[in-house]
Amino acid sequence: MSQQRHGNTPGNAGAVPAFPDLPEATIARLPEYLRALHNLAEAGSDTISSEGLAAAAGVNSAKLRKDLSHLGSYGTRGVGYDVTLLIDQIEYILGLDQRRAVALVGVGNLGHALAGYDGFASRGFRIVALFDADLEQVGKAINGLTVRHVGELRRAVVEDGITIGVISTPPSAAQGVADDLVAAGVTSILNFAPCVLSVPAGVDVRKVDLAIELQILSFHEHRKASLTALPGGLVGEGGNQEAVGS
Amino acid sequence: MSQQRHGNTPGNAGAVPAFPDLPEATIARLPEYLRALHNLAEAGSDTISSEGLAAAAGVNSAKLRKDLSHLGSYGTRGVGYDVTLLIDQIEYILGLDQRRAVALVGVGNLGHALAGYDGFASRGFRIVALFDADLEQVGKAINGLTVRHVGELRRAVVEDGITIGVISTPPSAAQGVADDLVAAGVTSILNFAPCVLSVPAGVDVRKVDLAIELQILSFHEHRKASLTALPGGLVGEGGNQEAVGS
DNA sequence: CGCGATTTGTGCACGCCTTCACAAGCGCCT
DNA sequence: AGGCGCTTGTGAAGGCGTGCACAAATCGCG
Ligand SMILES: NC(=O)c1ccc[n+]([C@@H]2O[C@H](COP(=O)([O-])OP(=O)(O)OC[C@H]3O[C@@H](n4cnc5c(N)ncnc54)[C@H](O)[C@@H]3O)[C@@H](O)[C@H]2O)c1
Ligand SMILES: NC(=O)c1ccc[n+]([C@@H]2O[C@H](COP(=O)([O-])OP(=O)(O)OC[C@H]3O[C@@H](n4cnc5c(N)ncnc54)[C@H](O)[C@@H]3O)[C@@H](O)[C@H]2O)c1
Repeated sequence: MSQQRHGNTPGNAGAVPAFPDLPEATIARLPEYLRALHNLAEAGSDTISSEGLAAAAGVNSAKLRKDLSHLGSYGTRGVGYDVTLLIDQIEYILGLDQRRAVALVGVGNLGHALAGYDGFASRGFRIVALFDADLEQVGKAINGLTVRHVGELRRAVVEDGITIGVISTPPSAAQGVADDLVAAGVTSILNFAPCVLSVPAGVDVRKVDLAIELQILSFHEHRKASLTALPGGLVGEGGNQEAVGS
Repeated sequence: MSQQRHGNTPGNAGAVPAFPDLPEATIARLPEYLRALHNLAEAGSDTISSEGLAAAAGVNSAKLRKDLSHLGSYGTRGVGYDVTLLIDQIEYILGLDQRRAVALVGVGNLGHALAGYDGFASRGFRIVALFDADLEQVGKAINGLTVRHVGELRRAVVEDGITIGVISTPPSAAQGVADDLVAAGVTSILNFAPCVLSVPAGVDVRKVDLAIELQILSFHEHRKASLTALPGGLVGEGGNQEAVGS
């Protein structure tokens, strides 16, 4: 790397350092590294080699080193990476030190599960508001939060500094909700409804479609079945272990 | 393509036709095309152009044509693709005409939502068995299915011809459940627990980690925030609309 | 202080994926 | 029947991502 920028810990607030533009594939893996690092820290490890961390995150070690090298030089040759330092670095890059406020729209079957999930809090997020269009749901309390009517969305987004919206409404309502979220100022959306959302430039959308995941698995089942029917029998060509993202 | 294999509709059972080995990226998009096609069929369209289908699926039209060309020549120049024919083709390739049996392990917060979701049925899957280790949950009925004890997993997998397993247990239990599923004969696993699973070759694993999705969005929020702080203001560089998978 | 063991950071080559651009093919209209 | 407009299917180019292999750097030890 060209510039040596060592003692630059995240605690060093103030001027934003030249923001590195990481490859999208790298970004998608950083959260995985982060999770593995937290496990290691909890297990008492102070340092970890790229080989060890790669194994814990389920990736190739060369890939991991290249990914980490993009954020700067935070490893020590002959030793490995300082676990806590790396955690801080990755959390800083991902913007998790800000504990982003999230709004969830559509408190049905799935939304209920998401709202009641405490795993988000430990990974940098606070679900601060729940919304639904069904007056039957409005007023109910889930995990300490009261479900509000979608009409209040705009005000809540501004007041609570919400930047991320999660959509777990039926697909027919998703585009409308997305429009409302964007109009209110949300610039990132996680969509669980199986449909394509159209949003203005500058707004990021990620989609999670569970049926698609199953369908991809189904394809591989189909492929495997047609292979075993052919000569050669079951060869076993390496279990895929792919993240869902990227 | 070299061989002209036209009237070969999926209904044509029997000998398995030379199985095309599609690029992984294409496979991940086929489900999206399929969903869009079903919407079009419901809306009464008989044919659809690559441009139209691409818009409905949220992808580039050239990419869509190349993807579809991998399954054979099912379009008509000057006209477009026959919607029903294409649906049948994609469903056949994905192996959805078999309505695969799925087992769900871990009927907690999230598992409950998944078990109660009727959207899987319409997309080629049947959740045929629910399992939990908690005796408190065992015996309860969800959506017509009774929760069974994980000890019965092996027998159920064999009896019901289950090939896909969904894990929605806490991460600490996930590897054990995966081992049980594999031992029982399951060859595809969809994992919701935030952890890396180790499985033998020949078994496919896909992971869905919602916190990772949020963290990726958080990164982009962080990036956008640091950009607006710089000269140039908010430029708006195209909303990302990326599938989660692949 | 020097040496060997260890591990990072990266140059490089390869393959996959995306996108453009266009020829070939098809149907419709005259 | 012929021409015209539309759409598919694909060749080619460029970009991105991956993984090998190794030089550079650091630590521990004698
Ligand atoms: N439940 C699952 O396991 C599951 C799995 C995969 C995908 N999904 C998808 O997630 C979404 C939610 O699924 P679900 O099972 O929770 O459905 P659901 O019907 O149980 O819940 C939908 C909720 O959204 C609310 N809603 C409807 N229109 C709204 C609007 N305009 N504004 C705000 N709220 C509105 C409804 O009142 C309801 O409470 C669906 O798109 C579904 O396809 C769910
Ligand atoms: N709830 C969410 O919205 C959400 C979101 C993201 C990720 N997740 C992940 O999904 C998984 C499930 O989350 P949850 O909120 O439903 O948790 P939960 O604790 O509500 O449910 C877990 C269930 O698994 C069962 N279980 C535990 N060990 C088992 C075993 N060995 N065999 C079979 N069943 C066993 C438990 O009895 C319980 O019913 C977790 O790994 C969680 O991190 C959940």
